[in-house]
Amino acid sequence: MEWFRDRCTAAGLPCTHQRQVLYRALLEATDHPSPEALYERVRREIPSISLGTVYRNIRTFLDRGLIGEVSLHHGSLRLEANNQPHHHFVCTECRSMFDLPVDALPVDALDPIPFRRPLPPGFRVNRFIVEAQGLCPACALKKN
Amino acid sequence: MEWFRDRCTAAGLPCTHQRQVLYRALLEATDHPSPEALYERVRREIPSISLGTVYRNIRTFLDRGLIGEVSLHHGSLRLEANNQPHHHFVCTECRSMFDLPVDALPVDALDPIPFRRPLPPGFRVNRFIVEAQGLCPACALKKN
DNA sequence: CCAGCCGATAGGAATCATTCTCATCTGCGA
DNA sequence: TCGCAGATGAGAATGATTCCTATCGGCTGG
Repeated sequence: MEWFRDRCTAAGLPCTHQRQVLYRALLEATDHPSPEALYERVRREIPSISLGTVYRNIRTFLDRGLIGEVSLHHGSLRLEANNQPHHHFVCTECRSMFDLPVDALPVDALDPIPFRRPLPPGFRVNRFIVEAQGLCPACALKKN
Repeated sequence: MEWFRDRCTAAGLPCTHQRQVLYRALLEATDHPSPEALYERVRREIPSISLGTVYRNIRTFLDRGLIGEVSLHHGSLRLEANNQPHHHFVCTECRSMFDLPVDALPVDALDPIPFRRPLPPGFRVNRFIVEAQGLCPACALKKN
């Protein structure tokens, strides 16, 4: 947590009480919480905190790389009619998606990747998703 | 498309004009459109179609497996402070997420999977995401 | 240690995505 | 062709997220 204070000053960010509590809550969470869930937890410590502050700081933390976003495509449903097994390339900048030919990667989405160590009991795995993340040609150009 | 008419009757679904145009638009799309984007395209053919109908039928198609949803976690941002490389298990039922130990799979998120055939030029790949999808213990129990 | 500035906060309004409601209409089996 | 179950269109309602603004509070200079 001292490290957090340092990261804030290094980034020129005031290290407010709200930010400290929010970051600590994220460190302690193991369940990949949503902003709303985080808000509920932080409220136990700072009852007057506003949901807007939670969202604002989540964005700040994400922008500085202090925390990570688990999925790139929340925000809007994305669809496809292609039900052949294949993989996807996702642009982290503009969030556009492209199909990868099924044999581009040495991993078959339908032939499960063998686990090197067993999962905890009770889990049932149906399939594996492999996603290449990076920049699409248009966004790669913009960033030189 | 005849096949679509058959799938509808087989499923006891009236094969309406709206459904046919919507499904054709999805077949022709290569960019994983959002419902809104689909609405814009279908409107060129049926100007009076309502956005509600687009959403309603997307859900119907998804439920019958006629089309696929590209990501499981749209709808709400999900966060984590853990910036060590690791993989995720996602429950397709309740959408809860669990970390997989980094060495559970024989794929390293930071050591890119080698491509078996080159990507089209211009793409820049930064990392690979591997996600195991299935049922968490609680949901597996509910389904016997 | 204190004052003042600039960015942060609380609260609520606004926006965007999605679902719901309901009155009307239509595909399709009898 | 008739009739009904289910679909549609229009718009209200809900949920997630962002924006706005007046006030507040870290932090640097004195």
